[in-house]
Amino acid sequence: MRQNTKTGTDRVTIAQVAREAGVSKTSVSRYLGGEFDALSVRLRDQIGKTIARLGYQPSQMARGLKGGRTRLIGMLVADILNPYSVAVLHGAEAACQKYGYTLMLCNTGNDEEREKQSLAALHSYSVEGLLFNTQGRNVTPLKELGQAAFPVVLLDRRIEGCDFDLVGLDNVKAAQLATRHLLAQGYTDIALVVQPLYGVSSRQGRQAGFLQAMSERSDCHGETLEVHIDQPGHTATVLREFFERRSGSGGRVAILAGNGMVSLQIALALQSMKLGFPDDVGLLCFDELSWSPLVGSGISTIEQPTYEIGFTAIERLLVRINGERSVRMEILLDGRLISRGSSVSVAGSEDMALSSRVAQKMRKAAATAAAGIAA
Amino acid sequence: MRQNTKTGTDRVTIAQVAREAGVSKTSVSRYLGGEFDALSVRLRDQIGKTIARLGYQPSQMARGLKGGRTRLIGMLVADILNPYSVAVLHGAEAACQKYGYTLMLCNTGNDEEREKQSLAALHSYSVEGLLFNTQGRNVTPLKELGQAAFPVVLLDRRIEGCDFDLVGLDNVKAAQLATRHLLAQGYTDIALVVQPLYGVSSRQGRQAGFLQAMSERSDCHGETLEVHIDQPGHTATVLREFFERRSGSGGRVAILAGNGMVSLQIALALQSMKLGFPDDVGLLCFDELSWSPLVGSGISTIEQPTYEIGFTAIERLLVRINGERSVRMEILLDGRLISRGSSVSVAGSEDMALSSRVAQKMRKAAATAAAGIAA
DNA sequence: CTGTTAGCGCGTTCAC
DNA sequence: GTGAACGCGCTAACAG
Repeated sequence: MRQNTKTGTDRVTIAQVAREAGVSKTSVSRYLGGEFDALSVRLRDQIGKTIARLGYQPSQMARGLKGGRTRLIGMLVADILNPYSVAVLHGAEAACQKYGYTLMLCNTGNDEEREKQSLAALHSYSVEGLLFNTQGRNVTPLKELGQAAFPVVLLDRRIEGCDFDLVGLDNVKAAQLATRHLLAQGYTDIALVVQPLYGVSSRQGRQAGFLQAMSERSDCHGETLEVHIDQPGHTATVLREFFERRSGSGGRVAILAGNGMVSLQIALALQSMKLGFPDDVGLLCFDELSWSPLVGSGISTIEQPTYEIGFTAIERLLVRINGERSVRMEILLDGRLISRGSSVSVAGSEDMALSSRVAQKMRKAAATAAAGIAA
Repeated sequence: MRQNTKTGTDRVTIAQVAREAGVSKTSVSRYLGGEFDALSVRLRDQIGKTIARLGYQPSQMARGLKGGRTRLIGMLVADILNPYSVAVLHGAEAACQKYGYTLMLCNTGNDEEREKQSLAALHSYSVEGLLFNTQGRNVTPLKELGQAAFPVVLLDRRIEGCDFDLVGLDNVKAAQLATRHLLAQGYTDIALVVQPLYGVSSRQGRQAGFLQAMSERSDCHGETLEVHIDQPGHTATVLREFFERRSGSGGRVAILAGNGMVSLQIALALQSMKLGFPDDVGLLCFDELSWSPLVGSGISTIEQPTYEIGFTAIERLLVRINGERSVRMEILLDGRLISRGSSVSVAGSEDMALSSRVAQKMRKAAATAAAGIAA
């Protein structure tokens, strides 16, 4: 009994099938390739039976060695803990399964070095194409791929200097939709809270849409706030400063969260400041999350068609893999506004201008907290 | 210029390196294998330089073809949308990266057919081992793997009739911890809410721990509630019935959610019934989620060491891959109680027995909703 | 229609 | 130390 060195698993080979069926390897290979018109009915039948009996499965590795068709797709994810990434992954995996491809997954954790290593690893397995969602900095190895016309589809973020296809959200439009919703609800002082803009096109796109929508209303104030979500308390500090700054405006304050990760930090920060929405501050977040309906009276969101983004990205990648050489293409999908309690305007229940009331309440919460620490 | 058929990518081969360096393939191969003592210093240097210059990377496919060491690990996930799965995946991916393996990911979506197909796909790539987290029903193909002594590590759920290693939570102990916490907080009528128990060992383990802890207190009442979370409104219905049933007990009602998916449904159901925690009902959930601190006064949870579970599972798998043949092993990690507002006993602020107040409030909410629909 | 032959890129003897 | 030669499982080009 032949055995695989380590595992003890018998791997049935094409040669065994051929021998048992009394035919040549070529015929079996043809059978597998679906070239039935080049096989007599008798042979076809014989081969089919033998394959079934032996439980033979062709080795994709050997297959790929020759033709280069490994039916493997590599996916590089910036942060597997980001719900957006997972949701896109879900769609991508489904598409792979549909088209008979398998996904090799690498999480880079926003680390350049690991990104490089992962790229190398995927390359060493001869993946036919790459789905890429990662930090857009220092991407020399990627550019080489671009010059080699290697099939790559970018997710969510453009990369400067690379003409890869892209699938993602129409960020400008979505941000406009979001901003106009807040304005329509009577909010006048709006902060777009995002992670660092530098190098990340999707964030920049959202800012562009935000600024554009704000510019249509000269009576309102909008500003962009950058937060570092891995730095505990930073979001709260930034928000606090914003509220203080706007405390004299006499307007209604609202926050537009740039993505799901930021939403969480904002929700936590507001909670720690004892600020509620929409009573104290309006809130609208990019990315629909499972818990969006749960917090307070529900958080309004801009939902991204994440599953579709992943699915479409794979389909686009397959088109490239199959040799299409047309110019760079961007597929931008629309976001959908889900309106919940956090962004409805509170019908003037209070006379005091909201902005000042918020600042006051916030200071009180801070004082309480300080007292608590002192005690 | 040699080109890969489709992509135009030049794949540097070991032969090219040998030619350019003016040595034989064997020498290059030895260099890669680290057999430096069998190489003259001059050759070694020459080869190293050539490899760097050409950017050569050995093909794992060709490598695996011969020795069977593909450095590939397959992971089958029951539901990629389940945060637990993703968290475990995170740890597993990290371990793979650490040990120079790459993960092939398949999502089965709790579907038997897709599970079989995925298994076949992974097999066709000669993965060296399998990480398995999926429904425990109809697993004939898996059992075959077991008989072939193919390296497999189970995540979270045991599978009857298979003696694979398992890494997961110590469910019995964790459920005891959870239940005792609720009892200690003064809750007397506790419902463990889980997805269907049949065939899923982890759920059964949690129930066992729950029942055991409840049995220590004859004055308290515990029951297990099965819910179908993909069936909208089912959770709410089941909870409603439970509350009605206990309305006469005069005790304090609490819910123990069996996992993160159930937690979400419960939170939504309670919200729809206008019931708050801990005022109306105590709540403790398996699985720490990003939003656990956010809802109401915070949801108490039993946190699983998910990252560690994934990481450990890969390590255990590698041990198996490297030939260890010892008997089946279970690695059970401990859960951690994170106590928040949802499970603290409300110091007798109300005289009316909680259980009846809950039922009353719930009926009122239902009536309001009905009126709303009628209008 | 069918079998023979020659690689794909690499690891591994086995002689030199 | 070093290199030629073979085989892994499969596909493709070339005969018959």
